[in-house]
Amino acid sequence: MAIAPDEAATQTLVRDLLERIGDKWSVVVICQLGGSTRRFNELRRLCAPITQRMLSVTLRGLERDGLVRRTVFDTKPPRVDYALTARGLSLLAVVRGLAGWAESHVDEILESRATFDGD
Amino acid sequence: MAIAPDEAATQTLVRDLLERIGDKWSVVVICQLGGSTRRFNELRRLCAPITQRMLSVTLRGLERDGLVRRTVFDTKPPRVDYALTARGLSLLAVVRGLAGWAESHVDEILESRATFDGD
DNA sequence: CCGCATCCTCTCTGATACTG
DNA sequence: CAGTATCAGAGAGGATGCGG
Repeated sequence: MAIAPDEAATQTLVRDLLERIGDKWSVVVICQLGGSTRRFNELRRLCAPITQRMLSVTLRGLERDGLVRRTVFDTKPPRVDYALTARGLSLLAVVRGLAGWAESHVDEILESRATFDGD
Repeated sequence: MAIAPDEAATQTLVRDLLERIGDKWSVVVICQLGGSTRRFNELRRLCAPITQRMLSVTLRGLERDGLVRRTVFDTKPPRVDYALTARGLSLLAVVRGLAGWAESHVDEILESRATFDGD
């Protein structure tokens, strides 16, 4: 019978999470942030070819959800550091888990795609 | 082995996976398919309020990647069954893993969102 | 150096209507 | 029952220029 006691809740939770990290850049930023602290343009280079705008938007979203911490230094020229919070780090672990599955199955999936001809 | 042997590859793999399951309905369909075989309209009710079109599109995508198997019975009225493949089932396990993280952190994230006012 | 504002395009999604 | 075709709206994402 039921392996999953509450399928509906599972779906909703996962969909919420995917709306968080399912966008184009969140995962890339999280991975590049890793355990290190990075400055804005440094991160931008690491996440190339991300645009300035999308890095800004993505970081703000992650910060909003408490996954990234933003530290402003009131110097000249200005300096802003970004780092994963503890919560962000735990998400990074989840992302690495996803990578494991993807790595194991990417070849088969590409194979399926190539073979598929619409039935 | 290293915690992060190849960050760049990790990002790409995860992004590819998210482009597969990051759409609005794939996860819902996969969850509802679970271990069971379902017919089209049955699945449609379970995935409500999905539209006919989106269920069709989503299933076709999943089938294309070998995650769902489509079985046509040449009867009248027509009957088509859908079920997860072994690959699809392994993905379902991954999705349940995501749900675990989401469940643990959804409250804190909502809290962060409510508190966040642009720093 | 850091980042916002504007505009614009392109994809995803949903509504609706039609077919075997 | 199980789809496909067409159209239209919404929103993500990219280009560019300005400001602190």
